[in-house]
Amino acid sequence: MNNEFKTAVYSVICAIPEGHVASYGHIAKLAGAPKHARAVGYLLKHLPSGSEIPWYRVVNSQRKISFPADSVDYQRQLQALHSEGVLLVNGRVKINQFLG
DNA sequence: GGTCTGACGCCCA
DNA sequence: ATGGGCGCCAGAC
Repeated sequence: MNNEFKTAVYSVICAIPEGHVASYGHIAKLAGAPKHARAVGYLLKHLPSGSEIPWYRVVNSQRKISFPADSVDYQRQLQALHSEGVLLVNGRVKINQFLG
C-alpha cells in the first residue's frame, strides 16, 4: 500500500461531516481503490495515537460497528458516535450516511 | 514465494 | 432479513 492511497483515505475520512458515517468500502472507492475496503480497516487499526482522524465515523456496509458488541473498542466507538448525535438501532446506524 | 489473518463486501439460499 | 460462503488484497511470518 502506497502513501498516495493512505493520504487519500485519510482525507476522505476527514471529509465525513460531524454526525455522519461512511463505510469502509465507500471510503476505499472514493480514495480510488474500490476493492480495498480491508486496507481501510488496516489503516484505521494502525492509526498513530493522537491523530485527529475521526476513525469512529467509519462503519461497515451494513452500517454496523465492525467490532464484537461486547468489546471495549465497540463501546468506545459507540460512545464517540453518541457524542455526535449519531444513534444506533439494534447496533445499526439509523441515519446520516455520508455519500461523498 | 506460500500461507494465514483480518475494524470488508457481495451474492445467494 | 439474516447467516454462510466466497472473493478480495495488504501485512506478517
